[in-house]
Amino acid sequence: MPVNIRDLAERLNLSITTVSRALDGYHDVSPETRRRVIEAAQEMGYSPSRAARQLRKQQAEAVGFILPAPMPRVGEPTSLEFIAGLGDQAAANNYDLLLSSAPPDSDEEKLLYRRLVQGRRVDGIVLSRVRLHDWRVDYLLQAGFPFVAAEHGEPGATFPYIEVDSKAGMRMLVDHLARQGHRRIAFIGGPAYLIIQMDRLAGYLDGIVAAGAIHDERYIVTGDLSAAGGYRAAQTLLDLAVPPTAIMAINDRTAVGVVRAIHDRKLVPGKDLAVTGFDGLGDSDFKEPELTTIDYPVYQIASRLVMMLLKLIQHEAVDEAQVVLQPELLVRDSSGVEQSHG
Amino acid sequence: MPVNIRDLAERLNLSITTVSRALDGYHDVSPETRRRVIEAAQEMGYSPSRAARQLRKQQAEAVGFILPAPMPRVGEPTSLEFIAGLGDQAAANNYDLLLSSAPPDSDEEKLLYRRLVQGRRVDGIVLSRVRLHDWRVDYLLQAGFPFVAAEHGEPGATFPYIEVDSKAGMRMLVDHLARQGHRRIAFIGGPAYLIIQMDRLAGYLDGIVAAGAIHDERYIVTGDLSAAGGYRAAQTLLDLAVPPTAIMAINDRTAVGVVRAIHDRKLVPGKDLAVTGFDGLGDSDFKEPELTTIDYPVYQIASRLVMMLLKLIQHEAVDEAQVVLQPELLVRDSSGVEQSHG
DNA sequence: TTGTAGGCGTTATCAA
DNA sequence: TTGATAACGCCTACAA
Repeated sequence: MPVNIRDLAERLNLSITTVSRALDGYHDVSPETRRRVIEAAQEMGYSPSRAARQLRKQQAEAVGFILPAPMPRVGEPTSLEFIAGLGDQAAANNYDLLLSSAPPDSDEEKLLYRRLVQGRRVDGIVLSRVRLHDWRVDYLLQAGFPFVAAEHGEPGATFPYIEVDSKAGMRMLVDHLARQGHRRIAFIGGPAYLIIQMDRLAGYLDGIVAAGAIHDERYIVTGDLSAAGGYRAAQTLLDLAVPPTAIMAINDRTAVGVVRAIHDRKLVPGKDLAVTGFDGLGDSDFKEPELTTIDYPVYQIASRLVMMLLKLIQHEAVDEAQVVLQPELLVRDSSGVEQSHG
Repeated sequence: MPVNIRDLAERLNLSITTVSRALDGYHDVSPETRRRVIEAAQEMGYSPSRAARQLRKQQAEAVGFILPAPMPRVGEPTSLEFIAGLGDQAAANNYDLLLSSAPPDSDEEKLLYRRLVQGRRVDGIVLSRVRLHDWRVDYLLQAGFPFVAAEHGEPGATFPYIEVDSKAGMRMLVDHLARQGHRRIAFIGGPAYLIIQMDRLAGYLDGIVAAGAIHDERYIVTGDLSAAGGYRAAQTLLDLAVPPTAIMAINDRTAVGVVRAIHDRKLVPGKDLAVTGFDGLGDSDFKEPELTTIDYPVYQIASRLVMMLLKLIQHEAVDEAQVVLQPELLVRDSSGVEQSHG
């Protein structure tokens, strides 16, 4: 039913070949012909069939991203900004973005990745929430399939990525809290299998040592990157015989839960207890109180990741394949420093 | 490079036809042959080429969704839950989800939709944030292209959708506030071109009249569905000579901004001033204080929308094409009613 | 129950 | 500068 290249060619009394080349901007077609072709294409609403083009070119002209979503309705730890960044950059290059979601390490996840790769539905994949012993990394590397990630992998696994230095960021936050006089600083992390957990915990520990603050295993608890997880973890900390005076969360979502828990105890976050976040791929929005955190340019990173991926796909040289951005500390109300609002 | 159906057929000493039918579950193939084929397919990691299949079947086996994102980094008013719902349901049916983002009514948006439709990249489209005089609706209807929406259209435009009754929801909220003794109840809406703005404003006005509360044009202001917009709009309201005692927001994000504004005036939301939200396609997460709002089963709606769309695509009968869910009121701290936290 | 053959709409090679 | 032709990988009517 939709108009195809033959309809167009017949109407113009030209060969299919010529029409195809005129539209793809080849040089060996007369300006006049090109003009006519383009005009007619517009008029008839012609747009090449994706499938036919893909089949012929052996290229999907699409990239894939699978949301690592622990549960359908539970805090997916990826932000819309990230997705928008991927989508926009893909679209800008006339690529599609294919999206699914699956719980980390589930059979479903394996199925989805295999479908993308083996069905050649996409030419490349974007990974986020990289894990220790990440089967996705192994699989893609072994298959020689192009991919980029939002974090580095475990030592040994080398692949292209763009990230903000988690370890350094955490150290900056600890340092900031220590300067406020805090010595009992707790950390609420995420699942142990996450690279960001490894890094941020390491940064926390480094910071504690450097600041000469108290190192106590009881001050290190586990959440799940969600606000609900942060809420529960904060309860545990507040129930300690000697509770911390500052709570650092692995990400902003967790911190939101912490703030809630503090409120529920009739305490004031930022006054009775300092709270910090870390704005990984979680969303950044108005928080109450405003959260002291590390800035994370999610949209830009997503956008750059796609650019990188496209270069990889097109076998162009990628000048910088491992990008580590320096963290930027955002000091706000939640760490007890008075701020004025704009 | 990837294994195709011919490789598989050769290895098995079977014809391509037989292999194809064995995998597609046709009945006219012997159980033994089927077993061998499936086994070999698994072993060789065969998965049919998407493009070839699409071309042959004249079906993209994909659905599209374009995020209506006012700005890259500014409060995209659609939640991940919605996207996850679309993606999961699509994947469950072996369909892909194609995703992009574009500002409402922009040239970019037009380009993206046209690409999807004319390039036959998808078989159907999911619309959200339906607008008055929505060119997308006109375009898709006129093109006879299958689509479903997350809200009804303007009177006259009939197409399949699933929504929570906005008008009724707002009336419930107003009623709730009136019962708390509020008479000066304000409303912060969104862009006038949105159907949800029309509906929720109408529900607000109905509720005000029904409750005999004060109807004052100054109590009706405009935001942009984002927390930042809510913050600004709330400032305007709080600056009034006679400010309202309750502020209703068109969505939860806006309400978050309102809460912040109230805090910044050293007032306590839920005590000095009641606040309500409305959880449309915005995200639901821990808010502080917990927001009195209308529940919106975003994930389920997204999921059902895809099911509906697939039926449409496959020309199956859709039993209910216009689904209006009854709103559920969630009363929490922000409207001044004491709650106990679990 | 299995195989042969044609064609989906492009792009690319080669010849005119 | 333009045109005829083949091929991408799959599905399916039809034949065996």
